[in-house]
Amino acid sequence: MKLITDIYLGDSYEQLQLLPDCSVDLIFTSPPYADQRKTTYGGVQPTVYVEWFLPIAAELLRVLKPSGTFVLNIKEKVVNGERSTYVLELILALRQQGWLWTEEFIWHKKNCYPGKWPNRFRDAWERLLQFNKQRQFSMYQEAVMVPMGDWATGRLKHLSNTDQLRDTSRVGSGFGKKVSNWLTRTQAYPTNVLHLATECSNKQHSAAFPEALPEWFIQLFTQEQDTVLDPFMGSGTTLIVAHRMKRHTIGIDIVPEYCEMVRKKLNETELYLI
Amino acid sequence: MKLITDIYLGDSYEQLQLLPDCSVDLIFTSPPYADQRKTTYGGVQPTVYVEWFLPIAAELLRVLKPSGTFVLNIKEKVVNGERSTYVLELILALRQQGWLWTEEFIWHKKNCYPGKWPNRFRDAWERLLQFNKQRQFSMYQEAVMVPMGDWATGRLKHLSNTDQLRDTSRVGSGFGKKVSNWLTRTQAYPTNVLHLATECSNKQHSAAFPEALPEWFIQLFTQEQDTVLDPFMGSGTTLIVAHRMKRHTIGIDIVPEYCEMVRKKLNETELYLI
DNA sequence: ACTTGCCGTGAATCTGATT
DNA sequence: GAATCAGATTCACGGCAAG
Repeated sequence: MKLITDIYLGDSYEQLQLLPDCSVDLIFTSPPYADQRKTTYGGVQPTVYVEWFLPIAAELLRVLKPSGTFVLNIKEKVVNGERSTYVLELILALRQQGWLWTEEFIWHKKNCYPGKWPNRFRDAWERLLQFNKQRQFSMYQEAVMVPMGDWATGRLKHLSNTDQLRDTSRVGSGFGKKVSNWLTRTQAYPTNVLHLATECSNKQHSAAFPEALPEWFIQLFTQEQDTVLDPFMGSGTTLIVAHRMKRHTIGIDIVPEYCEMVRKKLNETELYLI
Repeated sequence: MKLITDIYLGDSYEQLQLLPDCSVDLIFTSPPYADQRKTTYGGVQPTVYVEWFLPIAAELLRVLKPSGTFVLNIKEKVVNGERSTYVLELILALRQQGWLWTEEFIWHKKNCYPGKWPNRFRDAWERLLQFNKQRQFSMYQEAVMVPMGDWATGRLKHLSNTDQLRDTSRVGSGFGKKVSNWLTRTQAYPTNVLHLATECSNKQHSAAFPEALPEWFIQLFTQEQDTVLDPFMGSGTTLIVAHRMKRHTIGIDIVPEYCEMVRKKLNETELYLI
């Protein structure tokens, strides 16, 4: 089956209106952070950030399927020695708008930008805010399981007396319940902290995040043939990864060069896959 | 020189009023989270949490030196499938009160509580919110950079082979990046992400956080003979560590048993030092 | 002193039953 | 009914003891 890849050139709010209701399974995006990237996006001021974002979020709410998920990668910058509060205000405002603030994942940037400041350390993490329309949403946890820790090899191979006894003797939290479930277990569920390095390879167009970041969330929240939307496409990392993972993709960006570049990259991927 | 250790039994708000203005260099505390610790602290409801905390914060603002720092360890729990928003509201309210929200550190809990749920992963991080009275505050970065190998021996260094594997394999299909040298870099230049396990086993008294947590912030924000305050002392981890590090300490708790226990522990430390 | 292996337990969260 | 409770599910670190 052919994968659809739609790239819209233009303002996010306007272009989103072209999309039908309840048609997207996952929105994964990293919007321009306040007061950053002045040259390309005109630099949204922190003071008007929420006001600027809310109409867009309303459209996102409309196009997202009831079972879908919206993941927002964002981090407030330091202004005048203080962390800006626009992200906090945005979360509260989105809830007012009808979104459920389901979870906040932490992206730990393992090789964050080096440097030293007089009263501040290097910023090594970003927020990945998860919003949903409903308390029930699609989530494919098995797709992102990780190997168990080293401890498991020893402990599970040779279950001690206590581990087996706890099944009956201990009440409450513990390891002993349903020991049989564990014997064959080699993988564990991940946590809400993601350890990923930032990509520093492609200097041409610095992506906001490494491919592994959207990849993880696409694995978690979608299946093949689902639709992934990035309303602030930029260099198109989300789209390229999603397309490679056999998801339909929709991208929006106001910069013609980005749209053209992503189209070209997707074509290359297409050829590569064949 | 003799180190002063004051322990006040009683309500935080009331006891704080006994302290003079601008007399504390560092406030490091972990207040009862909303809806937690019901048996010992009565369980403050999320809806009234900000209201409850603000008068205490006003006193903290008064007793803190202009160059001092306030570090608040907190994390919102899940209510009805959503993260509570009272922490976000608290940050905004504290700024209204005059605090500067200088930084947000992340404590990555390496051994977080196990569990599996249909639409959520395990919660593996907590917030460490840094507030200040002024944009200029005391910070001794060298203290946590240089002697890091000393205080962190065996704590941060350990990273198993499987741990390295997990970070890359969790994203599957081969384009995960191999990064295994981040720990050594972390030790050379700290970031705002702290990797620590909770100390939960084989301890007489379970503390809310590991000793390494207050230790790191005490190193960073104070010098010997400075004064450290914990208005929600609990089992006294902050005080014991601070005292061991030759800081004057002030602790407040409403539970008589805790006050008595911490006094006893501090005496033991005293003897040990001699 | 250094490694190896055993094992206790934690600011969890959801579901369904019971006051 | 709303509010509370009990039950089930689930990892991984770090302290000890032993080699």
